[in-house]
Amino acid sequence: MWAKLGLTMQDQLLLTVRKIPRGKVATYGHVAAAAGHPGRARQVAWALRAGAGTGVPWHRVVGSGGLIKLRGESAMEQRFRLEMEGVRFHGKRIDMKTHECKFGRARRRKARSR
DNA sequence: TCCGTGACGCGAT
DNA sequence: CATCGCGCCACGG
Repeated sequence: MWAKLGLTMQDQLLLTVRKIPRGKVATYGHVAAAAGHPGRARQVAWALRAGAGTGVPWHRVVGSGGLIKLRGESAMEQRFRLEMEGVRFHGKRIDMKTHECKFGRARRRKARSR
């Protein structure tokens, strides 16, 4: 259906990321699943890079377990931004128990056409 | 078209 | 907790 709307998977993923409310975070895997692409966590990361600078709340996407998967300064910026929104860290990981964003039931894709 | 490269995830070691 | 291997996939060379 998204595809029918002329949206690429990248747009679908980015759109899902935009839904993450302030003070909440979602994992790459969950974003992919919520967008209807279970198992495409990698593409989420790719989409995020591609959509950088387009106003996407990229900092709200973290790795499973609430771990920041960026490196170097980007990682610090992400952590800083999250803390700014009130996200609490337990050492190196985020308290997913209270900050993980729950998406509505992901719509299923009929098939991974190719 | 084949191949290496990742902001990934998960189970096994 | 740190690594490795494997599955997954869009992209660029």
